[in-house]
Amino acid sequence: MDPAYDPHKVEADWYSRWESAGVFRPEQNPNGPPYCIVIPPPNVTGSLHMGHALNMAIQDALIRRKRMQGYAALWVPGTDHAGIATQNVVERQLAGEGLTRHHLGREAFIERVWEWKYRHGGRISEQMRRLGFSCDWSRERFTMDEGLSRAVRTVFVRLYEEGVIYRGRRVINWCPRCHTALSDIEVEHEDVTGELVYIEYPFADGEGGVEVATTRAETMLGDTAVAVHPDDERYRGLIGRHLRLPLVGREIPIVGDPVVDPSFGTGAVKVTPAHDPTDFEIAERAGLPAITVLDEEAVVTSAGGQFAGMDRFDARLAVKEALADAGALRRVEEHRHAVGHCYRCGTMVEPYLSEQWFVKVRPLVEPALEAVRAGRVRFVPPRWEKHYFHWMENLRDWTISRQIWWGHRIPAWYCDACAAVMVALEAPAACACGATALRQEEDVLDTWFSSALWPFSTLGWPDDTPDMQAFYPNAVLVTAYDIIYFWVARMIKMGLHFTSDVPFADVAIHGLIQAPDKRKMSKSLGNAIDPLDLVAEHGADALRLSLILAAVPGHDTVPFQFEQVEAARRFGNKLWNAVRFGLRYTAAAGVPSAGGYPANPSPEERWILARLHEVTARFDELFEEYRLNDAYGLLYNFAWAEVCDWFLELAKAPLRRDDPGTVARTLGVVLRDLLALLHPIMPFVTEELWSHLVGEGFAATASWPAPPSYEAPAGFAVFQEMVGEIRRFRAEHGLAPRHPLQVTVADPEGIAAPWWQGQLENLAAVSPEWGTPGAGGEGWTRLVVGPLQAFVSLAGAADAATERDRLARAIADAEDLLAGVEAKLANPQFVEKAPPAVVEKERSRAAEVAARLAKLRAQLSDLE
RNA sequence: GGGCGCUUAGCUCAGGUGGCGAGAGCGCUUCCCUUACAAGGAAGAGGUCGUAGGUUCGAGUCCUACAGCGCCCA
Repeated sequence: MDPAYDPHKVEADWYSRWESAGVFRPEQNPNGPPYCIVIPPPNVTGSLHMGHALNMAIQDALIRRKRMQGYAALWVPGTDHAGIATQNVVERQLAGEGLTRHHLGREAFIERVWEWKYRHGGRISEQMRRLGFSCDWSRERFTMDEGLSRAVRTVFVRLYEEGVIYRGRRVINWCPRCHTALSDIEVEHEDVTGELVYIEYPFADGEGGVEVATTRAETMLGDTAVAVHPDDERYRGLIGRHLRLPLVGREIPIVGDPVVDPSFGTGAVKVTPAHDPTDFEIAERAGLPAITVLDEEAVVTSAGGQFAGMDRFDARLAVKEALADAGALRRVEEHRHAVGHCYRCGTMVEPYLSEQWFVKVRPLVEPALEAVRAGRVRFVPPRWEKHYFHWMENLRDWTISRQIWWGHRIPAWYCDACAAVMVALEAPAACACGATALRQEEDVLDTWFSSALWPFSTLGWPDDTPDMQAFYPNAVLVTAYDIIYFWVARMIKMGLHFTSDVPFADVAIHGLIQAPDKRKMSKSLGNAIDPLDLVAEHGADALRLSLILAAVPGHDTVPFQFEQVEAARRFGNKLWNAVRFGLRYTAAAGVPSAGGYPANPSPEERWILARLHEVTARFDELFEEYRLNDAYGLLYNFAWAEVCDWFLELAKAPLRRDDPGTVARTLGVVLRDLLALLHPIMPFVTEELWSHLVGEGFAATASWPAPPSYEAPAGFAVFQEMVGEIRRFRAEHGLAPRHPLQVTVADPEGIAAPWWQGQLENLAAVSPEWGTPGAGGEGWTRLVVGPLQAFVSLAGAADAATERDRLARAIADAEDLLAGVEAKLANPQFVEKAPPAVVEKERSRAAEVAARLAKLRAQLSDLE
């Protein structure tokens, strides 16, 4: 083995070996209970970012551990077709050739997108392999696959037949750049400083008028009314009168409607039914017409008169100017408000009246709420349930049609002869009226419509496949909180509706990666870090471990620091060298792949074996609660601070002896179990080390460690403290670490055991005599370790003045501590009300500190 | 406007159900190239736990208010 850990060498070929051995397939454990995770499908246009790396590192840890525990563990990988994003990518490519999709026509364009998908769509899968994620690639899925498309059509047809899907003319969110409708959650709101424009609308019949306020002046061209609150004293008398719309000249009524907020602006609002969802509703109630004044490019239509042909922003300026000229512009105020932008391209969204397909959410919501309330779906951490409830309870119908080409084309056909609409799995041959000239709906479905089915469509639904039977419901969905609405909620709704079961039992929520500059990491902010760069520098294992350690469940952000990845790589090096050391002794001992714990371990071995048992048990508890950061933090510290810093050093003395006993075996099983426990998060290096240490099978398929319990030797902590005291004594006197010291240890309570002698020589470089040194304190000082005292000869070691300073500091520390503890014990309330165990602890601590203090004081006076 | 999260060592952060003599990584100081590892070891310095109240025998931990930062929704 190389003397240093090189992640590149280690990570070079394990993946293909695992894959070709079929390790990632659930068939690996054919008789194990099923455990399934489906990946939240990444966007096919995307490449792996830090968020994916974290999200998938969690999933891989869960899957690998379950696999080692004997489950038929299945992690289904795949991507979604990302309708708008992918179409945008290919359209940009076409634009480079001076073409638009319309030059190609629908069929050729879709051909082109598929071509793009075959050429570039596999990138993220390759990156996932590089990171070591153990998905079953034989079950990889894509939302546009034939099977998944059939699932989409099946769901659409059934919901249509149930009246849950309907077609309607509504004001929806429109992206003028992507030329498509968007659902409410695809609009990102951003606070901007805009302006509130006050306009005077004169009465059609006489003096005066009504002042209205708007942030979008250009929409006044499409006003068909002014609305006021029916109880508003200022305007109540005006309802029913008419106003003359400036610039346009149209006569419009004043109507009363309770949605109007009397405290906003002037309390009178202009009503533009074609360009505002609330206004559209007012118009429906009042029977007002809707006039479209902005087209799908957000350009003023001919209905806008003199402004026709102007872009919406130019029109805004021009309208204001014209209003000012006409004397109708009263004033302009600065105004902060939230403006919606397209989540795919950032363009300002325009409310737009159009014919769209919708999912009526009400019928789906109640069962989905109930499933969470009843605990059939459990959020971890639970506080996210509140978000889920809040969102679900305030849902508006979901706009599912998109005016793009790449996606699942809506399975609806129109008959030109009789205007019938047919919704079916396959194209109907003819209309009921006999006509055969049928047109399929041009629109496609929201990509998220297909990802809502992902937990079961990937397993073969609507067919009752063996995978459906075995792996549905899934065990858990792992996702960042920002996607609860996009995925989790819709998956639960669709899962319950179509499979009569929840799609997964747990929803494990993690945070979003925060860049070192403390902002959200994103490409557009320019602070994104490519995880593959980090892998190139420090290895996938280091990246994975560092992300897991940084991700605290329940926190919104996962703070990323380069130093963490470096530290994780150094941890890999530590493990590497621990195993390298162990191999010098354990190879002959032959560590089995499981079991093999020694029956008669030495005291030092019993200590580490006891710790191994405790740590493993605690690790499993934490892991089961999805507290992976705490679980792996525990292992990290155990491996470094206990196994390496203490046990490896303790092992050296016996290993040098002629009869080392079972220490090599203990070292072997401890290292082996450590490798197994760490494998789910550091698969490569642990697999490599396993091959050296165990030499048979894979760590990836090893059985999960269940080390037996041992009783640690009494007084081990006192021994450690003794070692520490002696080392500290040398450091404080400026002596070299192995500077010879003459030591006599008094052990009135008989805590020390025979094994101490050799280990004190080994770790503290002293060979103490046992007993009390000659009468008087002349030439000696002492270290107080619990009830033990180590008398150290000052001759040739330290000068009395330095030692007096050292003792004075130790005395001062002990005095402070004792004062605090005694103050507590002097309080009768404390003694009476605190749990007896706590009081007892304080009492023994007081006794211990007082005893130490007495000895230290005696020592100081001896020296004076 | 409503909701959520955060504020702990120089930096980045841990600290489930209150008992802490407050931890980690990085950085810093001193000593050590001791045949696993200098990507290391040993020893150490460094904190009135955002502010003000409250509950409690006891608050970093629970409650209230406030301040600052961030996010979500309207």
